Amino acid sequence: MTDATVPGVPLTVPLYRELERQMREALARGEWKPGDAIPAERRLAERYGVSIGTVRKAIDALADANLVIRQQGRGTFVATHNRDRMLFYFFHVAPEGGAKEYPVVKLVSFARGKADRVEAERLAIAAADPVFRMRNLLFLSGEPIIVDDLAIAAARFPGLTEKQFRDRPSTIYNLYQDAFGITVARSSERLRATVADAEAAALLRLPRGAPLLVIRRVALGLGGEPIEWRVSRVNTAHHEYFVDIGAAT
Amino acid sequence: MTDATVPGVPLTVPLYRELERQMREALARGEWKPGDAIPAERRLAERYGVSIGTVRKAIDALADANLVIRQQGRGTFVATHNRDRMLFYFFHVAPEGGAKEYPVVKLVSFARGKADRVEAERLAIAAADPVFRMRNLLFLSGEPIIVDDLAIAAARFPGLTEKQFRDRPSTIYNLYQDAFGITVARSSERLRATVADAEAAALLRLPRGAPLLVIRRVALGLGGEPIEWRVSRVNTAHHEYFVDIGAAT
DNA sequence: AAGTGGTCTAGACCACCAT
DNA sequence: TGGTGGTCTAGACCACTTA
Repeated sequence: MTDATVPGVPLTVPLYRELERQMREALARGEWKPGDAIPAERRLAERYGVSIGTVRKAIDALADANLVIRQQGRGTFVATHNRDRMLFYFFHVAPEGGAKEYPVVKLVSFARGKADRVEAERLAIAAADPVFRMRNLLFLSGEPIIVDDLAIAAARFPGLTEKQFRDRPSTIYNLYQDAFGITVARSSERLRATVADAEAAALLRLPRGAPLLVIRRVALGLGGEPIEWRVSRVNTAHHEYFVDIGAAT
Repeated sequence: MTDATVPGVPLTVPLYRELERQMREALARGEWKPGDAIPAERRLAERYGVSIGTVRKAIDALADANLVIRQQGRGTFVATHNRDRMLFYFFHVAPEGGAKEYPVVKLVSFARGKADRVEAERLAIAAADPVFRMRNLLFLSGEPIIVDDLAIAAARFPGLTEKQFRDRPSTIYNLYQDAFGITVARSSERLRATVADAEAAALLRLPRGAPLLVIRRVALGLGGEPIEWRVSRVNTAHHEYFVDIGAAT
């Protein structure tokens, strides 16, 4: 590998980037918890011995990454996994030409097991490490549209019970956050087309062999560590997966 | 509809936003052309009678939207549709678990016709207005993986010929930009699963009825006006469509 | 050495929210 | 009224590129 230097890109780390890194760590450590206000910009400037402008650039980056939310006159708050946020950032299926809609989630199965090869790799754990596996059926406008199979490392979610999952008041990511202090910060998705197997066909009330959109997703935490591995199968007969590129203001 | 005010969100338009808007217009007008350097920050500050910090915030926004590219020590340049940019921003298919790769594009057909209902709606033109239609076959690692059907309004591309399309030295978007001064700034994509019809099956060397990923894309210009309507059908047997959400730094 | 963008500062003032 | 984030300024200095 050549150690090429990209023209116009410096090598030193600016102060505001270092400050951003420290604040990310404070978030990952749980020093500032979801819903909390972080210290005022003037106080942070004092604490770190930098100017307010530098603090603002660091917070700007955190706000761009949706880790904190600024509110003029009130403060800057650590982002929480509420429904709207989930719908906006992590749920990309909508009716053909229609508006987003929050899915009704029905738990189909819940089990503890040993990680297979793929799960272990995606969750960065050892093969045969304990995992929880859940299957959910998601309804849009009353119709079953999506089958979600998800796996999480049992070690990250000590004491998780089926009841917790079934009775959760808000989204699944909200449960991770409230009950286990785990925040999903980003995700990486891969999509393919496939055909319905017998199980999926039955759940989605489709003929076997009907085309399905498959979404494989790894959800990552504040430090980039994998939290959840999810395989979604979507009936796209009347729904679409949408993605906007380069959208702005 | 209630005219709800969102807490913590002011109503006035800041100077740097207004400046950003003016600069976007200058780009859309072609006052600064792709590849050109825009005036130095200090000069822009003088011209508009604002401070450098304000100019920088405006340019920051344009750089975030990938409309300009900053290079320390050299200047700030209007973005061009080169291969790398295209690959990075507008091409989202890669081999399973592998690295991105630039597709080899083969023109299958080129024709002039009248816009059907869908084309007219997507391109924001009247039904039966003249359009150019192209079909391309895209190869990855020597295999035909994607069939692209695209439509553009003939009025926007006066004098476009099949030869131009066939002999273009770089990407299709680069042709739009160089020969017609049209820049694609963003795109909106909708994905579904379907099965191969006879035509697609033959081109992709698949059995009829094989599952295909369908991508419907509208490419938008600097002013948000629709430029191109494209339907891509992808054989995802060994390839994937990828999307990262909330990725940073 | 001259010119460019990048960082960082110090502070004034504004807009908004809670009390 | 006091505290918060948002805007805007003016300037020093640094990092990088080009000639």
